[in-house]
Formats: sequence, C-alpha cells, structure tokens
Amino acid sequence: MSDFRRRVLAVVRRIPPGRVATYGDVADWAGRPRAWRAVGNIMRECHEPATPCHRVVGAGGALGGYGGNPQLKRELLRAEGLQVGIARIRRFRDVRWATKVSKEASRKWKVETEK
DNA sequence: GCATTGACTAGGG
DNA sequence: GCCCTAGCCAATG
Repeated sequence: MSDFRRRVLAVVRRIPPGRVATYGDVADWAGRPRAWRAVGNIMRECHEPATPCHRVVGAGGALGGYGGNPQLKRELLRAEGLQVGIARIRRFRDVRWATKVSKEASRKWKVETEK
C-alpha cells in the first residue's frame, strides 16, 4: 500500500454524502495535483464499501465508471439527493465538494496529512 | 527497469 | 457541447 494510495482513500472518505469530487480534486488533495489518472487506477482497485468511490466523478460532471456497473453509481448518487442525467450530474457546480470547501479547511487538511 | 494500460483532463477545431 | 490529441502518474506484467 503506497503512501499516495492511502491519501487518496483518506480524501475520498472525507467527501460528505450528497457531494462529489472530481478525480483531479482528489489528486490535488492527496498532494499530487497531476496524478488524476493514477487516481482512477487506484479507484479501480478499491471498490470496497469503506470508501465512497461513487462520489468521485469525472471533470465537468461526467460520471466516469464504476467497475462493470456504471448504472449502480448513478443510482447511488441519485439516492444521495443528486440530480443525475444519462451520463452527467446536473447542477454539478453546486454539489462539487472542492468548491464548497473553504481554503482554510484545505490548508488545514494538507498540514495534517503532509506529516 | 521498460512498456502498456486506465473509473482522466485541458485545449483546439 | 462533442471528438480528437497530447500529456501525466501509479500500477502491472
């Protein structure tokens, strides 16, 4: 279990219900802003219920994937009060976690996880 | 250690 | 908004 992977999971678990974050956001919070692609790889492995992988979506509100069951992901998100289209999240800007979190909070989070 | 792969993204047409 | 391209990172064989 690499350090980066551990951080990514920690960030994902931090996403509150009814909110979503993009792969890019997660990578950023994990300390590697340009590792979004790797984040996708990690998610593929960690399909355990302990981490709300379904709250991690693609940039611009794209759903991304969910193992062999993308539809399930849509259901889960809708169950949390999100408006989900065929392959997109409506009101994405309003439910995107990263934009709702204050800079203060992100700074604090980084300080705690950097060490 | 190199090559391939992927639940990605930003930019240009 | 959609399609294509190039760039990027960690995991895998």
